[in-house]
Amino acid sequence: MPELPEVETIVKGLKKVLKGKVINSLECYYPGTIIYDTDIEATPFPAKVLELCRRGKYIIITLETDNAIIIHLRMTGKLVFDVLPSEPLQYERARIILHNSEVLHFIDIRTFGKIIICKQQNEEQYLPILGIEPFSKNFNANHLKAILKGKEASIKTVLLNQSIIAGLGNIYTCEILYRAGINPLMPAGKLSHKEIVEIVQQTLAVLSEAISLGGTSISDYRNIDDKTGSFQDFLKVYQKQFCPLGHKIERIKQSGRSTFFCPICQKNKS
DNA sequence: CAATGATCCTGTCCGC
DNA sequence: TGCGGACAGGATCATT
Repeated sequence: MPELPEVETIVKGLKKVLKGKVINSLECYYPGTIIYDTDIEATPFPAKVLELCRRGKYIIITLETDNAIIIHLRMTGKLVFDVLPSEPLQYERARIILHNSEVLHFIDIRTFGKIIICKQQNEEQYLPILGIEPFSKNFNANHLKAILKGKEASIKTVLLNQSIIAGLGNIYTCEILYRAGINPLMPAGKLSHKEIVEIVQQTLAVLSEAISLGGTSISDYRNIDDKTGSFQDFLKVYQKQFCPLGHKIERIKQSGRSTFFCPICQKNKS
């Protein structure tokens, strides 16, 4: 479900309610949702929250105790901040309980999401290799050109690959390629300099707009106040019948995922 | 190596 | 109304 703008929105919200607060306990209601690092002490709580950040689609919560909590929401996970009810809610897989009966519900219909608690020094082993952050200063045309060089996979597949660029998912890759006017089937290594410049610019534009609108809520995504984002109102191709110019949108499969694109506006062919 | 497919789950939607 | 199949913001692992 959530891609970079949604995770970024969630982290912003979490900072307001978690930073400096004390976590009293974690509760797990679905086996496997919470993963404990083998180096974690028997009673890691209470522990004060030092800092929160996003890396790709991962949420990382740094605790004062040299431990960290890593959260990945996968497809349907959401975090909802509330005051403590006693019974688990529907689809609530885990819960982070704070000091003054405040609670963060981890709600996840499809149960793919995970909460990991580990030693900060072990963080790396719980995170996959993640590529460049779109908002880092290295994310520019020359650098991207070097990354894409020689790649025969389609540009859509490459943009989705978290080990190459961290944070893009199916919605935003479709939207970026539409705005850049690039056919998603185009081999990544064959793009011109101008096309790569366009991808960089449109990636930053789309992600920034989406963040400023609180993300995209197609079905499950909500921020920590359980409110929807509004970027779905500005999608141009994802799950659309027609592009803004009235052309028929085509839907194909790439790496097992649906790609939506306009064959007229995104003309450069493989 | 890179590229595909199955898999982890539950819910929704569409066609028959 | 009911049922089967396809599909869903993701990522991993096995296979080819």
